[in-house]
Amino acid sequence: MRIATYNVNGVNGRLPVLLRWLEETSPDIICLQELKAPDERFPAAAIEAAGYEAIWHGQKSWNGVAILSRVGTPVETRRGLPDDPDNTQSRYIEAAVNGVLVAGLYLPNGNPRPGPKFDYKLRWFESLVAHAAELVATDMPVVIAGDFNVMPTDRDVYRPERWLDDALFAPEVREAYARLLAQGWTDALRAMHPSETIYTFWDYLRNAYARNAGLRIDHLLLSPALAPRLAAANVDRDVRGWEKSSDHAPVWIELANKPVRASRRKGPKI
DNA sequence: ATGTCACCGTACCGGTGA
Repeated sequence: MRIATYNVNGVNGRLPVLLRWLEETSPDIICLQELKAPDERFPAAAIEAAGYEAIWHGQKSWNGVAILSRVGTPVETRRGLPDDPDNTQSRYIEAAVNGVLVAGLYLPNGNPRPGPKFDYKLRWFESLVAHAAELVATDMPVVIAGDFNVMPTDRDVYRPERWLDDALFAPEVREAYARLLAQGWTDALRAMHPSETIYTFWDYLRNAYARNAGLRIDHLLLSPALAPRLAAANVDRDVRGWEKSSDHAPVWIELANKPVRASRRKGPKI
């Protein structure tokens, strides 16, 4: 089973690209972020015609998250985090799909730092850490997927020294991500490619994609019950080069039906 | 600051967020 995450940067403006990618790669479950559309403008008919059932949590202009599935109806378990610091921003949706609990999120960007947006990012992250602790305690197979707006380590940034003061790479934010992983989550991309340079985002500015001036900010985290089934993980990098592309590329994991990997040892691996 | 892109309002561009 293939589970993907894709920050589409506008689900209606991106619809041709999204449908082409679905057609070419047929992921089973997809978490979408940055719909930038209210609920009534989610392109449900086109997505259904592509073979997917969907649930979505939209918002006018900004944010917005969705879960798509072609392997059974997503049964929604929650929208918004418990203790969400601002429930007008649509950033979290969660559903049981085909035996896996799937959480899709769009973590606040947080720039400029310092400032109220950065404070909101840290508060939102703490709500996520608290909820993730409850999820991991259930021993369920869980994947938390989405745009975390965090580069976890130096290896995940093309020029780390230039990003130290940015809200996507600030020490407090990386520390929150590390605390999340320390609960027992596996960063699937990094687990499958321990020392590779992997990016999931390239800015529209300054020819970033052609220069491979990228960031790894889209992540799929696997609960201990799910991590042994991780068989493959990668980025559909070429999609970023398509006409009218998002500034993010889709990221995906492949889960086997039975364990294929040793269980993860104690301690964060990022 | 630069640069690019998508959204909205009331709109044929400027403001905002990323």
